[in-house]
Amino acid sequence: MRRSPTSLSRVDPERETALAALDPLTVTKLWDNPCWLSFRLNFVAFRFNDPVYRWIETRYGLVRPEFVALYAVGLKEGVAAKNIVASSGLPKNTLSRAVQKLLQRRLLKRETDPADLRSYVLHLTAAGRRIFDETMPLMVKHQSAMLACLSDDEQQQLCTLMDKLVIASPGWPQELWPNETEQEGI
Amino acid sequence: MRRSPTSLSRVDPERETALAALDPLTVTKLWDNPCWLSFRLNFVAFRFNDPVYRWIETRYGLVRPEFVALYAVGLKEGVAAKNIVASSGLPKNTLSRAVQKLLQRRLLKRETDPADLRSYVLHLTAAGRRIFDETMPLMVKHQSAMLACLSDDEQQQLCTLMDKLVIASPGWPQELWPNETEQEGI
DNA sequence: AGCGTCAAGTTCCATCTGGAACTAAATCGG
DNA sequence: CCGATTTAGTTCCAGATGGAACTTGACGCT
Repeated sequence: MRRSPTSLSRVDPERETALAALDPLTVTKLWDNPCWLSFRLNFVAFRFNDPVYRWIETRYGLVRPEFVALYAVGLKEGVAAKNIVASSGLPKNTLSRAVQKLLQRRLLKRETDPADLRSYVLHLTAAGRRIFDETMPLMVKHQSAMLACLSDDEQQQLCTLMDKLVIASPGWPQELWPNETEQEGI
Repeated sequence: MRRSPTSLSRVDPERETALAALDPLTVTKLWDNPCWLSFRLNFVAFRFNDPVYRWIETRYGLVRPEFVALYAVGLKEGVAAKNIVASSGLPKNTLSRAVQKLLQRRLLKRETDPADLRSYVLHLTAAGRRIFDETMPLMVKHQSAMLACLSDDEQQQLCTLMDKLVIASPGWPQELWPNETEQEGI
């Protein structure tokens, strides 16, 4: 089995602690897995997402797609459901329901987009904004806690590397199998 | 709104292409979002996961938790369901069902663990191993395609940084809110 | 040993999810 | 302009999901 570029052979007290705290299979997935990248990304992302979604659920009774929608509108007022769909990967009917729920709960308001009568422009209500404003600092704090193991320089490096990946992402294959009808330029 | 450490102000042809290919809300989430880390992690991870799970589903009729289980056993023969639960974050009943399905389809076999009669030791059958062996190279190839935008040196950097995060992860808070104080409902 | 607690895996069932079909509006092509 | 196609959002419903309770075995404590 191929290993990831950082093997676990180095002896290091902090490593030992981490290895003891993690399930043996998790250790394998992290350090003895040819697909180390995706697992590490998913692992770290999960450690961020999971507390956030549990907080949102218990504190406000919002489920995941509802918070995705609320957060999206909080970041960028005036977006439409289609934007949230495109940026989240959630199916559009799930987002449709989430928006309905948020409208019912008066956390979101919407009006038809004069430029496209099929579409709606979404805005936070004061109550919705309050949730956003209350949650954001907690999320930022959590992010900082996660990044605290890296120096400022390393944090900058990580940001730059993730940036490069994201910039390159439109060129990545959409499918795993070499389909004959693979699309060329956009 | 605070921005991520890499802003999008730089003019760069490749950046322009990427920004044109991405939904405006996605651009906001990536570059004008205090929680840039989690969104970028999720974004890149999704671009890896999505093609993999669609391939697995259409090629073998395995749904996500089923493939998670198959992949886990493929990486480390002899694991138990509890390990897959701990390493995946999926609920244990979902994993239980996934294992049942894989047993029915003779992709997995299991025997009671002599050291703990409540537990089962899982192994791939030849058919299960065949799926694993067929899929792994495609996943590695996909990973390589995604990493191709980084130099060898940068890939090593990314690996090291993700490694540090993972090692530090046992020390991260499990909850977003630090205390038991019940706060007022919305 | 006996009892209470915990852990691995299963089952139950209310809820959530997401593919597909649908409505209405926009856009395209002549 | 008019039909054909695409797109934003909704609805339908079969099937997936996950919290909670349950079964059985392990473990700790006296």
